[in-house]
Amino acid sequence: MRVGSWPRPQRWDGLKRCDPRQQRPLGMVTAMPTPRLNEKRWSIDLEKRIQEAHYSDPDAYNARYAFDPHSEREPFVIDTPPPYPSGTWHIGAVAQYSMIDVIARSQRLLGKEVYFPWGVDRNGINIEFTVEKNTKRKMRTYDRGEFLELCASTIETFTQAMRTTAKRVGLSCDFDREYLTDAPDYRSVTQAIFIDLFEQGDVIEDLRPNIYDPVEGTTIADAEVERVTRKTKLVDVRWHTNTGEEVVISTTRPEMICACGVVVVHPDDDRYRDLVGQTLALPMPTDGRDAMIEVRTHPSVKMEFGSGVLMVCSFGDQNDVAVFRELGLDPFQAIDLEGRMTELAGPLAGMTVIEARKAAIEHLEASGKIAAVIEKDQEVPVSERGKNPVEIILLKEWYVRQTHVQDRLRELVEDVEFHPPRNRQFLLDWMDNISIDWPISRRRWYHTEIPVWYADSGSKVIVPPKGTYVQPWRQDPPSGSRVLDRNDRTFLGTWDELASELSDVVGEEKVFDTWMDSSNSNLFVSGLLEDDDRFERCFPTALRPQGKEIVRTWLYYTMLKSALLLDRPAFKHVWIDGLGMDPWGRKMSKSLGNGIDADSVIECGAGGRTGSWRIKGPDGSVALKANKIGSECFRLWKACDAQVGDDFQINPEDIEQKYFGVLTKVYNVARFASQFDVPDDLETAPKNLEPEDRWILAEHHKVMATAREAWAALDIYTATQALKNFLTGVLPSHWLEMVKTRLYDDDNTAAWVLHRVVRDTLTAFTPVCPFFTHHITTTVYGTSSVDARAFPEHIDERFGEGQDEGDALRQLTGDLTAFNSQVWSTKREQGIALNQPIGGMELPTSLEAFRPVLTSMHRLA
RNA sequence: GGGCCUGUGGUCUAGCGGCUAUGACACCGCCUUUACACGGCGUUGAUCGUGGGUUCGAGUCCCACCGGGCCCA
Repeated sequence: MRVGSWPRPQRWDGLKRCDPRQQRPLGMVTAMPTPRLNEKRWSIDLEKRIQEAHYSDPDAYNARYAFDPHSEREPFVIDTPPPYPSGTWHIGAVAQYSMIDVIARSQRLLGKEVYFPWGVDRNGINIEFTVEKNTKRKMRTYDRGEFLELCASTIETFTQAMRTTAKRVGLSCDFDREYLTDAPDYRSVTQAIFIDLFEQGDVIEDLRPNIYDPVEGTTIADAEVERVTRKTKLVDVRWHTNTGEEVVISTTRPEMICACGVVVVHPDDDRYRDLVGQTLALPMPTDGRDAMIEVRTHPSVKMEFGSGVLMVCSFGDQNDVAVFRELGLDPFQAIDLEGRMTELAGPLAGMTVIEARKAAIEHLEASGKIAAVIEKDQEVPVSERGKNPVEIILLKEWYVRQTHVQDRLRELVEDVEFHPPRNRQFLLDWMDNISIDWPISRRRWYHTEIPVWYADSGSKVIVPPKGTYVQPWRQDPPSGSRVLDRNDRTFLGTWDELASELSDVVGEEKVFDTWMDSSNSNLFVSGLLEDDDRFERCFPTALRPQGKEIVRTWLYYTMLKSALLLDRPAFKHVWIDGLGMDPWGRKMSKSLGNGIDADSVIECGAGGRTGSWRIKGPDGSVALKANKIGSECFRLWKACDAQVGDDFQINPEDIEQKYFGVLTKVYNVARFASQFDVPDDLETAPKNLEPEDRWILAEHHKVMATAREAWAALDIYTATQALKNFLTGVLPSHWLEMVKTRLYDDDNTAAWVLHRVVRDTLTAFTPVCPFFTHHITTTVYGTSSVDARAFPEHIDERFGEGQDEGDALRQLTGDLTAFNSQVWSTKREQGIALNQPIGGMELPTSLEAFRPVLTSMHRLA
């Protein structure tokens, strides 16, 4: 037996001389040689063993996958989406992440120095909510420092679970360089960028109407508002002009009458032509304001809605904000930061908005001013995180200016390559709707602090030196801080010089919107503020992979930041994938009960445990079952089943049924190959190639060219399809059958072609199934395909596309496969076993060169 | 209500104005063949969501409608 001798050719030759099969007559059956791949089949347990070995040795792991900033290779930095640890990792996100890994591995295979960072997004209101829920105490009842520690320790446990899943799906991240967005190094970058933007005038402070969540006590941005349908009372209120004329105005917010600044009608509305210019008395008592207001016109009024007359309050909704701005009105403050009515509301003062609405209706009812009340479905704006109805309140907040750079940003977006190209539209559409600046300050705690102190009655601001993480709510400005004029940002002197002269120094208590952190991720991973030389080589960041649902936030804000700070596009490529859906194409959600746990799919088949899922479908609950999936099959499925950008349906039954067989097949091809000795020199092609060898090399050449191009173009689907089809189709079904006899007869040329083709194809396939190919290539060839840092060279350019010989050979593929099929089919019809002779088969003239091999293969008589 | 995507055999999918619409899985039939029955071979199976239009010619371009998705009001 030849086992165990490889790779030493001397011993191999010796054993070969003893091989009894050399003398066997044609057609005689001898014992099968032992394959070097000794596991009978690919299994999830085998996969796990390989994987554990892969991750258990940190030095070996880092040698393979860690980023070397000083490498001579072209850098390829991936701005991985830092996942937010919340306990469970959505299977769609895990699938998407595994595809980012495919891109990382394929770029390494093409010779790039890949930085595939592992970052975790840990700032934000979600973890605050989790802690509040776990301890049944609201944030503001805690000491601030104590609350932060609770958040930090809670999120760390979630983070651990996520790291485990990341490794189980085979991610080749640089785990040693893990970054956490709540760590001082990351937060100091956010703070430094804020200071830069402030000094260059792109961050400003202003008193503006802001969307405010009164329950959580914080401002939020446009992008964080969502809408829910709720029942609301639409109240028709009788108003009266100073001449005693009655006007009915419909409103869902009678409590806001006290903040009414104007009543408007549509300029084309003939019914109210006489009303315009008159004054109306507010139908509710107020305190501290003029009770009369004017009637004017505005085109935003819907004539057919209610009576066609609209009261405009500061601020009932976004339209009110726009009308106030356009008509130049002074706003009223009707709601305070606790969500209660101010003194302006007279008798309603101190009530919550909901209480005030009820009281207002009662009051109007009692004074006979209600004409009608209708129950109506209304879309109510609520905060995305807290699901609380939001209010619009005048507040002094920090903003990133964005309306002034939209034209430039549009130019920069042009320089970014989108995958798929159509998804660029999501970004452009969102940009079309940008009309106000981005409010970035939040009244929460577990976020990056705004790095500012105020002094001298708030007329000056103090900012820390760049690279220092500060918490102004509990510390003084550090040495090296600078003092600036709060209004015009002029430099007044250093903190160290001026500290003794400045009075009432107060630290800012507010924090940043978490998107202020997230939108720096590309700058952070590219080395901004850490290594200028590296940043120069790595920026614009090579790739931003992400889901399409966060284009308006993460992608937009990142593009904005890089534009404001550097006037450059943030990325070279943006890869925007679709979303993971349930087996019926619906979004997975807790309320629908149609979610599938990622770990249950990846672990399916491990230790003999099968998987079963009960999922609520449109027509009742459905049970799904699978025996074995694992990470390799899961990745193969995602790579093959849908093109980038398309939403993909996740059905574990389908994944196993369609793709586990592919692994089995490829494994068996490799296992078959592994019984034949690997020639010493796989680089130099033998001179005596047979026609069938030249043919498969031509087919192989084309597949490899397709794969290389597709990997370079970040086209996972095309690369994987090409490789999979070759490995499971023409190679085993036709070529292997043709050369089996030669292989058993120890034909070195056939063995050379077999091993070279299998090794190279598996190498090109490695990004999709890294552990599978790693196992095969290390066992059979002594080197791991995951370590390949150059795409396999073509065997002979004469087999290439556009070359006479290659094209001519590939032209024969149709005839060749058709002839084989015809023989197999005829034998089947005539009841002839495949290994028995058959007569009367007509060989097409194009295949004349293949007559000897086909005659022997089919035993043509 | 608006914008942008999307709709191809039972299921998933290719297709980018031109012979008879690609492939996979499932189904059905046949086959133990010195890798693989978790395999091989061979059949069935699609009025390309619906209805109009442009064109010599439409799955492909345009319009409307219907279903799904994302985003927004």
